[in-house]
Amino acid sequence: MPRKREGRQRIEIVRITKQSSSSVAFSKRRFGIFKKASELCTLCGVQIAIIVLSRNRNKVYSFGDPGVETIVNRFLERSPDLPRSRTSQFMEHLRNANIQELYTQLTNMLGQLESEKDAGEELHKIRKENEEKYWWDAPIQDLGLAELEQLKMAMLELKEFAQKQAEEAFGSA
Amino acid sequence: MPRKREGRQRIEIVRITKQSSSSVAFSKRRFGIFKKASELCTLCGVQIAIIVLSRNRNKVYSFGDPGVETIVNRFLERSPDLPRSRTSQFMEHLRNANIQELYTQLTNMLGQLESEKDAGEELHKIRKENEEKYWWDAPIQDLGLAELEQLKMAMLELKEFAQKQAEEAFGSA
DNA sequence: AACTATTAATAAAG
DNA sequence: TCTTTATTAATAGTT
Repeated sequence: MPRKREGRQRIEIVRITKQSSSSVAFSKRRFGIFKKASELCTLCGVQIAIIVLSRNRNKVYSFGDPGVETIVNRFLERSPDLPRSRTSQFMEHLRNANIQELYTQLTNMLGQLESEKDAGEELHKIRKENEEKYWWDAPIQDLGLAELEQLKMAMLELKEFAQKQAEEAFGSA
Repeated sequence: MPRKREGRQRIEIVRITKQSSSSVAFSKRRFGIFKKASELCTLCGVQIAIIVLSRNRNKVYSFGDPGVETIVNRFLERSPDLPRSRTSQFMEHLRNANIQELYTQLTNMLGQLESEKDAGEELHKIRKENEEKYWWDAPIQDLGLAELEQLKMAMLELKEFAQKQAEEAFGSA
């Protein structure tokens, strides 16, 4: 009795080199995962976001119930079930503090950033004596060089963030 | 010959009301999806991020190859094949600009934020005349009230971001 | 958590 | 890319 046609074969989980086979497997399995995800949402009342970047990172496929951005935003806020992290302590600090005071303080920090950088690495030693404080409460003099560098990078992030927020608020500026 | 035990049964895709059954199904299927995702990453060389929020939104389960945040960030930057968005123009501007100049400028903007807020909504009208410029290049006087508000919010984000970056760089500060 | 009968997913071919 | 098999893989119900 001749086997009619080949059916499913076992495959090893290694990169599929042949381009056409890889594309076919990608389509089928992507669909399969999205389907499983939607079933899980319905069965258990949970929320799922899935983001898939194609091999060349030039295509994005996504699934989200109720929507990718909603879930992603919650994710980025950190898991609330973790023991209160230093980050959430910090956020609480922000919420409680007088905002005016906070950014007057920050503006001062920023103003001093460049000159402090020249002082060099030795600033690091000072930090040891201030471990009781959170570093964001410490005066700029107590910050290490790397933290100052991070602050500088953060400046760049800031403008990006502000621009994105403004676009959302206004449509296109 | 008596059937030994019940095997798998067909189920309808509707909410599982019984709490214990729902939890079991959630565990099994969550694992199944993550496994499928990791297989797809290997087989096709793609990148996948999955975020699952429990029914009460109090737990977060995630899968990410190479890492959830990496992929999420790329997702939030919008698909790069779109016609160059204002955001990416802005990022390019940042890369090309003299950093010192940029944040001197930004520091000035921040210093003027409070007083400008008092000027009120009429600032919005001015923006129309400056549509040639990107708003981040416009002097602070040309920004609308809502943009100033966004900038203020961004100040808060800045400190969070800087703190997170510093934690990553130093372990725990 | 482990077992197994059964359904569901899918590799290969048309 | 869509459909059809033949088979492997996932999992519902039970212990």
